[in-house]
Amino acid sequence: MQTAKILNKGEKTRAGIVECAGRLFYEHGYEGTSFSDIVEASGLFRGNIYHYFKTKDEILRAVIEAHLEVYRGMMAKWDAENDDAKVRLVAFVDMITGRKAELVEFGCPIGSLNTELAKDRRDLQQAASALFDLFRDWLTVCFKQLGKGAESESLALHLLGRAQGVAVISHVYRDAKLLRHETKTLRDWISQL
Amino acid sequence: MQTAKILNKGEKTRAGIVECAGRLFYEHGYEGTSFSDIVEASGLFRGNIYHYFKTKDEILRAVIEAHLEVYRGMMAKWDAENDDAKVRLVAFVDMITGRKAELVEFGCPIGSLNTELAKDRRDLQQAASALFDLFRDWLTVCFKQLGKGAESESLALHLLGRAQGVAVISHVYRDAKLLRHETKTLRDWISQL
DNA sequence: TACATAATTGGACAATCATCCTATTATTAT
DNA sequence: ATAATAATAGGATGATTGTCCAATTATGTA
Repeated sequence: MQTAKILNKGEKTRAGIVECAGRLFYEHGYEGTSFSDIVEASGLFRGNIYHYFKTKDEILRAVIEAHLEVYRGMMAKWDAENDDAKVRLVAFVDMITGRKAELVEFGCPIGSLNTELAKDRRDLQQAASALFDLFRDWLTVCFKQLGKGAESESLALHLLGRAQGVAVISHVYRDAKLLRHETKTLRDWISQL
Repeated sequence: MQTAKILNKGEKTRAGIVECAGRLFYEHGYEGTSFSDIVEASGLFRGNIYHYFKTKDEILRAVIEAHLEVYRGMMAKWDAENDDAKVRLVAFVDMITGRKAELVEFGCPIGSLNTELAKDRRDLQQAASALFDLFRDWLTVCFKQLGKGAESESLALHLLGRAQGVAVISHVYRDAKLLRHETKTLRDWISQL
């Protein structure tokens, strides 16, 4: 339940920058987004943005933080709505299906970001990998509840990998049908655990 | 069997540029590699490189062509060495295990390239997706020989996706053990087809 | 050997990049 | 209302980007 925080002017501007930059980073990549792109898209002035963030890197870190917050909210919701771990795992897969259109067009926001940063910006990738950690840990808890014990983390990483594979292939071929078919395979795998 | 082509001076220089750029593109990404980087690494002069390639994009296209040639050679070898389609599928997985070190450090050369280009350079990504096509078609033939009929292409894309997932996760966590474990899962999946 | 073409040299180019700077204007707390 | 601080405005800066070009040297063929 998103508690609508009261933001003063500055906080609103800051949040606007993060949202705007987040969308650009997702759609064009981090290096593919110039500072001028953020200036244009936000409708603000360069100096104003630099008042909130010392560097472009710092904007990305804020974007990652914001994403973490969003996903934490989703997991809390899934946990609150379902006791059964299998149903929760399916909720995870349903998230993929639910965001099918953007996944096909822009790829997985977590995977593509990490893949880009891993090449040349390992410092930033370390921050971005926290997004993977979040899902890995949550999935691990699910598998633990299914009695998978010591191999729970392995299974979590397996499922995470499968999801990444689905995203990469569907994105490369820009094929929503492929994504739907592969997520069905994933649901079958969960049901027969 | 690599027929050692006789190359004149110019052809050697050209091949050197392609090899050099290919390594840089793989290790640092396409946009992450500047023209000056290629100049430095190749030991040539800017103008000399531009004598062989009109643009940096053209270098990438040549790199993709070279990779296609390498993979075509691998597949021909696999086909020549094994009649059994299952064994050939395992050979595909063994390639992943065999290149484990670089996959963990730099990711999948095909997947990471496509993922990067898909963001902002769709024209180049179209060329790069030919690398995926090559594997998809070869895998499809394998599944056909296993009697999978109409779902052969689906299975090929499934295996390709699984491989991509393994590569992404192992790369993000820079974990060779993870890659080994996941490729074992893949081999199990093949054996019970 | 002579000539045409290929290869190499090395600098110049405008455009774009992230970042920084000093003013000016709003907001907020006293 | 006033002083202190936050937010906004908008240009300047130096470094790096991909590309281009004219001059020079090497190569291969007739």
